[in-house]
Amino acid sequence: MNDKINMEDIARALGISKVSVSKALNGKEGVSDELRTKVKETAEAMGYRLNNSARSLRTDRQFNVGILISEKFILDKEAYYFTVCGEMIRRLDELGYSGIMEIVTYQSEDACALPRLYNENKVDGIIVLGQMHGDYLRKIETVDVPLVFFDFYVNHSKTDCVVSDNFFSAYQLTNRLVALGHRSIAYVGSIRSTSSIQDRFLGCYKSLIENEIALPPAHVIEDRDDQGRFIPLALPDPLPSAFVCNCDRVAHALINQLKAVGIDVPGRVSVVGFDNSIFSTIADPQITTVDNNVEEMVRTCARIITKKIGDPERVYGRVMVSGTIIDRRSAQAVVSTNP
Amino acid sequence: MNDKINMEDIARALGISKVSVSKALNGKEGVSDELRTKVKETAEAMGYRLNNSARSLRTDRQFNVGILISEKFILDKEAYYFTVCGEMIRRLDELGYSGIMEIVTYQSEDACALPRLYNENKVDGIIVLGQMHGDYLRKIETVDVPLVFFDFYVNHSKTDCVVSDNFFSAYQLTNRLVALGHRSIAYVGSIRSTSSIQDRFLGCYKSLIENEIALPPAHVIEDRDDQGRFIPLALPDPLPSAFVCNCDRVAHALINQLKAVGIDVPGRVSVVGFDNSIFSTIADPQITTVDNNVEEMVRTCARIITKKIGDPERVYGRVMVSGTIIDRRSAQAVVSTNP
DNA sequence: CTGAAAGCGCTTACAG
DNA sequence: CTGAAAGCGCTTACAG
Repeated sequence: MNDKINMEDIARALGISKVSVSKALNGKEGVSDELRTKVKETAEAMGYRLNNSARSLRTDRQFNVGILISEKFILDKEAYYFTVCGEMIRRLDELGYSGIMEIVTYQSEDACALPRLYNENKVDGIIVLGQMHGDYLRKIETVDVPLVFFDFYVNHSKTDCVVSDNFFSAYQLTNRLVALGHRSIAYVGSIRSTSSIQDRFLGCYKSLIENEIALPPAHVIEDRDDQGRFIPLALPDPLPSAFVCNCDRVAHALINQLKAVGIDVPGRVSVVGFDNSIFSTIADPQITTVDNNVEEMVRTCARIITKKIGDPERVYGRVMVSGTIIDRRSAQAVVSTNP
Repeated sequence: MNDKINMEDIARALGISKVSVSKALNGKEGVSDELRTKVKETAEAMGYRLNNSARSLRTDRQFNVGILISEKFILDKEAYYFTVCGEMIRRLDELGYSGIMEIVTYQSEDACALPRLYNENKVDGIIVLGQMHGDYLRKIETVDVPLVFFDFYVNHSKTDCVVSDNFFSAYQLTNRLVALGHRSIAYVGSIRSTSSIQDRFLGCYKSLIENEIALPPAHVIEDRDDQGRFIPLALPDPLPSAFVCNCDRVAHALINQLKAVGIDVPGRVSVVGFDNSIFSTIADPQITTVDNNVEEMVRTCARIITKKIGDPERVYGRVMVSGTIIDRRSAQAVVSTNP
């Protein structure tokens, strides 16, 4: 636009130099309060807008953060990571950054192709939302801007990440069942499938060990195949009095499966889930679950990436955010076996 | 980074000028095929990445499109516009643009404050996702970059927009109910709240008029307050035999409200919704609804904004995308009133 | 087909 | 407290 005005225009209008304008507008030292105020007012009045490209070219800072989401997470219409991404962008905004999301297509992920926003130097840092192929992650770790993984971690990788404290949450959730009198507890989830499922299992197992509760093999129940597709659940016989499910979705499916064979939940069997997702509230009974405090995770992640942009040497490691147990009706005190 | 390489470096390595490098890399004329190939190979080998800021400063084009979402649409965890935004970003990417989403806070919307991505000249064009305050929209129409409204329009405004053909879809949906024998039909939605709600109402009303079905005032039911927050629904007495809801979410709430007072859906009352959202499938019974063909709307919108960036004089007006009725179990033939 | 020069709008040393 | 000068990495118009 030819009528776009720049710092030079403001300087001319005020009879000063553009250096002073720059300092005044950016809160830098070296300009009197009086002049600063006048510059700001004039800028406002003239409708001045910062040229971010010019600043970026000079400072090598874009004030943009890239957010990567694998296409595989968004097949689903109500993709969870879109919501997370929205939250993230809002938090980044509060810290003075714009968020630029990019979908990593299957093709790019397979080819380990770096995202456009990196190839075109549009961002000062990158957040990866959700686990991706190991090869792709190894490639993305070669970027020369700060990087944070969100909601997953990679063994042996030094990249900072923000994850929910699955282990501890599962431990507490299982303790809750024990406190309710349960002594026969099964875990539902394919423990080699993802780090979350595995960590939640281990937290559950810790509680069982501490409480001297046996865990027969039949009490670890597969819920999905190699491709991550859900499979029918093999219910142990005899039934345990409680199930710890690795996610609400499976807890919901389990409740329906139990109800279908006439088993009352929570009357005869208690079921708890994870994630506080929509499945926990559409189930009947509503499911006692763990809220992962995604908001807190997002806030933490936004803070970390911006700090790292300011000081790339900073290392945060694996940052854990605690979950909160949400008590609902699907878990109750164990019923006496002697009526 | 001090080891970041630029066009000059490539030029030096090849013993040519950076002008030729620029032309070769950008597919511009004035360089032999042979040299072009060599330049591209060298750039690749040296790990060259375009400095978008430098290009932008020179060309006044960022290859970024801003996407604005009002905070009021995202209170909800499963916010629909996040999904749309994700789709939009993917389409923009195919066209060579990055999408930068920005949440417009209540505060900014009230204050009619232009978004950061515009104030800092980060984008070549702006898409507004979903209706916002009239004052805010009037303000946003003053921007000096191409602008497209998505999923709503403003009366008397000349801004291009992409909308679903709400009027016609609602008309067809209501016709469907009439064909099922319904003669007492209510509409659920605050008709002054958004243009979608209003147009869906009018389409519904057109069908009622054509079929000589009366619409008493109690048959137009408010579902949200001035702030867009949902409110309890005032059910008419006597009940109509069918409800046309302005969205699945409200249809879902209505079904639950009806069930809570012992009214069978669809046995006694039919309910239809709009949007084919998750609420239409988690409801019991699943909801007959309209799929707005959001994917097509998004594709169209991405195409329009990028075309307009290339040629700001282009005018598209109100672009309508047709919806498709999805038949499910919540709407059935009216039951005989004489048992 | 190739390249020297100018300039986009800032910010950062530096000098006064 | 204030400003003149240099330069970030590109692209464009122009000259050869």
